[in-house]
Amino acid sequence: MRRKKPGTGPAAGSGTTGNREKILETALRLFTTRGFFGTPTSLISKEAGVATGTLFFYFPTKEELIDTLYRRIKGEAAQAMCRGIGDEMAVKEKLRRIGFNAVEWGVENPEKLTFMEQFAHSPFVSTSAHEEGISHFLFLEEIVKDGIRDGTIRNTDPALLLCLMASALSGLIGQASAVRDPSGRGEMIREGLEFIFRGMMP
Amino acid sequence: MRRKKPGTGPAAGSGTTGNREKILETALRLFTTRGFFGTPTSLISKEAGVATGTLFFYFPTKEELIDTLYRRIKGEAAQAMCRGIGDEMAVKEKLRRIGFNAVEWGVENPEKLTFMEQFAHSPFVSTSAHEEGISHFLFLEEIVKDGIRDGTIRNTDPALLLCLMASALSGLIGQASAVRDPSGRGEMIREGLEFIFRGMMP
Amino acid sequence: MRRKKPGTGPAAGSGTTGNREKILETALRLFTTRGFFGTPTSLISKEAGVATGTLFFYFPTKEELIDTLYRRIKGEAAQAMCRGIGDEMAVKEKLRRIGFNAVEWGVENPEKLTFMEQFAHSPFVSTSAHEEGISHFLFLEEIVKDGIRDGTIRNTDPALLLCLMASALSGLIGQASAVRDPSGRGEMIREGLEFIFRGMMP
Amino acid sequence: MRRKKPGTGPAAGSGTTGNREKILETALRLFTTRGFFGTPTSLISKEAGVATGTLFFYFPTKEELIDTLYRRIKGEAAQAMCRGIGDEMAVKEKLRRIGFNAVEWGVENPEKLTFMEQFAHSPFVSTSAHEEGISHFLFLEEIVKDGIRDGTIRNTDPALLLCLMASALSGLIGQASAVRDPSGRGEMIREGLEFIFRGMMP
DNA sequence: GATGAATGAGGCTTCATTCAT
DNA sequence: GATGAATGAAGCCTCATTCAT
Repeated sequence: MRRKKPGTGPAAGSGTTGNREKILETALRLFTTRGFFGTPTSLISKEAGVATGTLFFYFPTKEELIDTLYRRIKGEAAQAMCRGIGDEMAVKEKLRRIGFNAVEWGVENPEKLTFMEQFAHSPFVSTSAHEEGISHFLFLEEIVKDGIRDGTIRNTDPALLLCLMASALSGLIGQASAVRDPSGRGEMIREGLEFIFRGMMP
Repeated sequence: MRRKKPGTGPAAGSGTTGNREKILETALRLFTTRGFFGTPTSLISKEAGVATGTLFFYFPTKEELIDTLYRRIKGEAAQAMCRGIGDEMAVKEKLRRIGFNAVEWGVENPEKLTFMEQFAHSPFVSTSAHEEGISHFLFLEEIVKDGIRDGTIRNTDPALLLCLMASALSGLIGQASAVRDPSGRGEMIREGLEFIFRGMMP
Repeated sequence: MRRKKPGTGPAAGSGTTGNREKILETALRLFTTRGFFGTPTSLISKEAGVATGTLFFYFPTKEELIDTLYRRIKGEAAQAMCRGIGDEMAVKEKLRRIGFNAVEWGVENPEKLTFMEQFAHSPFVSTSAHEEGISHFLFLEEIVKDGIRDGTIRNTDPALLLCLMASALSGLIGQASAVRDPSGRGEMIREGLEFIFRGMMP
Repeated sequence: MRRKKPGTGPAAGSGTTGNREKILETALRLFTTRGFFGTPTSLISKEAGVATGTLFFYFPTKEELIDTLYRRIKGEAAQAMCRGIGDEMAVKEKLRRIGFNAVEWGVENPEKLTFMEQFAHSPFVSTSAHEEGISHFLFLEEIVKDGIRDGTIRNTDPALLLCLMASALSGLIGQASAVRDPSGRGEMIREGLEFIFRGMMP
């Protein structure tokens, strides 16, 4: 019934742009500010500067889009936390480093952090993506267990300890992000980590 | 002569006015499981066993409904935390009591807790409701300040301390809820609170 | 995010109209002229004079709409074919009557006939609707078997006979409908039925 | 320096130009199974193993593609029906031969038959293609007229006779195709043609 | 107070078609 | 000739809200 017309072809000046990336960046920003259902795909494509169809060319579903984002960010976060960790380091040292890494990454990537927290238990993210995400953080449990074995950490359920540490870190990042003055922020981070380590030690 | 018969009047056995409450209960359950955009008002009214129009009679807007829920639950939570607190008690004692109260309430009201956490920063809840919610917890800051003054608590930014405590409590509740055995759960709660108090003490 | 507005309520002068019926009528007309995919639900509702949402209030799916139509028309057709048939009649008489009934109904309900033919093997109509439709015509097989038993009909696979009869009738209706002059049409019908009965007799 | 590499040129082992044919074959299969609107051009090109653009190189429009298919198949069918017909043959003999040819072709080319029936009255096929298709079958009318003149065929409207014959043949093919056993099928075909010829004779 | 049919903007997704490479 | 990313109108369906009864 329709009679010719659609498909204007590649946008006039579209050059060699990374449309896929533009979409992911835009989606991250919008999802964190407005939530999953709060951000229409049409808004994402508009703000990314592409046509509606383009979004669905790269991500067949809105869910697929958020999934990709989730996997990517979770992996990035895990990698950031490991920075500078060596096998030879003492447990205490490792934890301190991880704590700093976590806070630093969180403060510098507030959108990504919010995204992770917001969709950590979300049904919009596929189970497989969730599992993949969790797997990246399994190494933490090993460290805690090592700590308990060598007496650096109070003998307690490692899962509980990890969970308390994670929640406290998340709270700390939130507070620290609100402080714009670098030295003040540094001080706050030190205090926050102190809180956490005292809680874990014997 | 008329063919249709809309408005059959009050449902036969509808009591006198459980409707408002039924709607609130149902909304709580659905909002926590499916999110704000994920739960149509039509679903709420259906599951509550009332007509679509009835919901809008009590709550002119979906936002108004969630607002009411938020205010009510936040107030309830604050009240629960204060249970058994007396002016004469020592700061340490107060905090211990508050901690227990919080965990107990959270474990026993998982839906309400989830709701609070989920909509704590949500744009669907009005600013005024958020402010009202916060006001209920201001008394905590006073207690922490008292503790710092009398040396019970390490001298640190009270806001940070409060935030760390809150996040850790939230994490603890999550873990504790997963334990079905009462004595195991009790042990876990004790350990979790220990973590928090060690973190705060000098 | 949206802030009030939708739902103008029942259309000002909508009286007590049978919207459901209007939708079904319109859908029949459009489906036969333009096919299933060729008729947007938006067109149906527009031509029926209702809002898009109204259509989906009565028929949750486009498929459900066509299904309802199919069941209804198939039943109507079956009933029309039986008109005036009595148990005491001879097979020959029954068949003649059925033939006339079929052609008459087909000529007078061209849209419904087209619809039936068009969607007889269509995947858009549910299997259950197809089965229901077939069940209405099972009585024909009995008549043919009776005819074979008593020698009125040539001893041949009844299914084949039925199928040939049905196809020929369908062709006949098509030709007859094109003739506007009643007596010419009558003559044609008589000839067409003659064709069919000669083919079946021993 | 460029990042993307669209248009990799002819696929490595793509022969010289089976593409046009591959597209036609695939389109036939898909159109008959899924209908016109039910088969996206993207699916056709994918299943044919060519790029989306390639399809539009050969057929500027989806309509043009179906048109080509229609003309080709209709011509093929007409040719098949004439096989073995000679001017010297008697009308009766000609008709018998045509009947056999038709059934044989239909049974052996179910997809093409379905296609023809499905799009015989379809608006997606251009009027000119329809006219061309009809013209191929005009010779049939002559044969029937000859038969009426020489008394082989009952004196009846030739158009009606043709139409009845065509519909019955179509029904017969459907039934016969369902029979897998060759001798059983042969028997059925004989009976079906018998039905048709009895109907036509004086 | 209660009902539920009616509304229509808006959401997600599909798809014929184009064109730079 | 061939490729496939890009386009955007259009399709199906959802849902907050209204109002006559």
